[in-house]
Amino acid sequence: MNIGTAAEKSGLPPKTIRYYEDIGLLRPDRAGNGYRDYSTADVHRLKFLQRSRSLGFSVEECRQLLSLYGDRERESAEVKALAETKLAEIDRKLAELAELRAALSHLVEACHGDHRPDCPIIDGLAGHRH
Amino acid sequence: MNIGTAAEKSGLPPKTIRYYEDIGLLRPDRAGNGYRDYSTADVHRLKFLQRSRSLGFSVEECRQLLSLYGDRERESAEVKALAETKLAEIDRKLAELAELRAALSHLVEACHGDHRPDCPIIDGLAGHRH
DNA sequence: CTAAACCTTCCACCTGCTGGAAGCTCAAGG
DNA sequence: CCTTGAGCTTCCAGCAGGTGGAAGGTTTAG
Repeated sequence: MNIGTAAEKSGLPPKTIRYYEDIGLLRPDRAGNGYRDYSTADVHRLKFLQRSRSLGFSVEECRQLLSLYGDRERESAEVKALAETKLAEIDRKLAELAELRAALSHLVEACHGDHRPDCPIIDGLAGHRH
Repeated sequence: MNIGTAAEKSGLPPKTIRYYEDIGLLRPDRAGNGYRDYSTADVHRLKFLQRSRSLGFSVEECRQLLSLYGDRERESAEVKALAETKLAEIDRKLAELAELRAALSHLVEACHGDHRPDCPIIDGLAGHRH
């Protein structure tokens, strides 16, 4: 499929997809006319990249995560250790996101109407326990 | 307090803190000697920035989120709508992060040992329902 | 056959930091 | 009091991760 279709399916703009190819995150085929030709596996990689980037993982971290699949040569233990490290990071992010949500939700409930006095809910956003 | 202390407490490097000041995200006092002087409220803002940036919110989004507090002039309804929009984004991120976690966890459990054949677990990472 | 909508490469620009130089300030030890 | 080192200041350059636009080839629909 062409880059436009891959963009739609992955949620990434074509520009970004070409950029990811430049920095070696994927290597789509080329059609006879010179157009890039994306497989469904390519689209999976792209969609994965879209998600993990939007969740705050760096490109290098994404490269590592992708390598969990592509690289058959790697030691299994090494792969597993990497995956577990990333799992811990994900758990930390989940907890932080949940706190952020709670604080914001509290704001929505408590600070309705016109009375928004000095209630320093920013403390909550900054991650304090109440 | 000085920038170094604020850096420790917020988890952001001094460089980044100065940068955030440059782009108008905070406005710490200055001590007599010209040093920046951070209040605990400043540190809360910084810590909030650290968290929300690391979770994939853009600087402009963070600016909006911070404005939920600082701007007393704003219409309460507008504030609430903004907060609710951000809540929905957070919920989406939470769901995506949970899926990412499940997929990676599955990888750790299932693809141990030496047999990592063509199992396209990448489908899971790419966000497919199983 | 022409126009719109694709695609290609290349280059410049933007965001969000980050490192380093040059210089001032402050706290501790001799 | 003086030095020494850590910490602060500003400024400027560079890197990461895209993003916009020009110039031109291709494909599809009328």
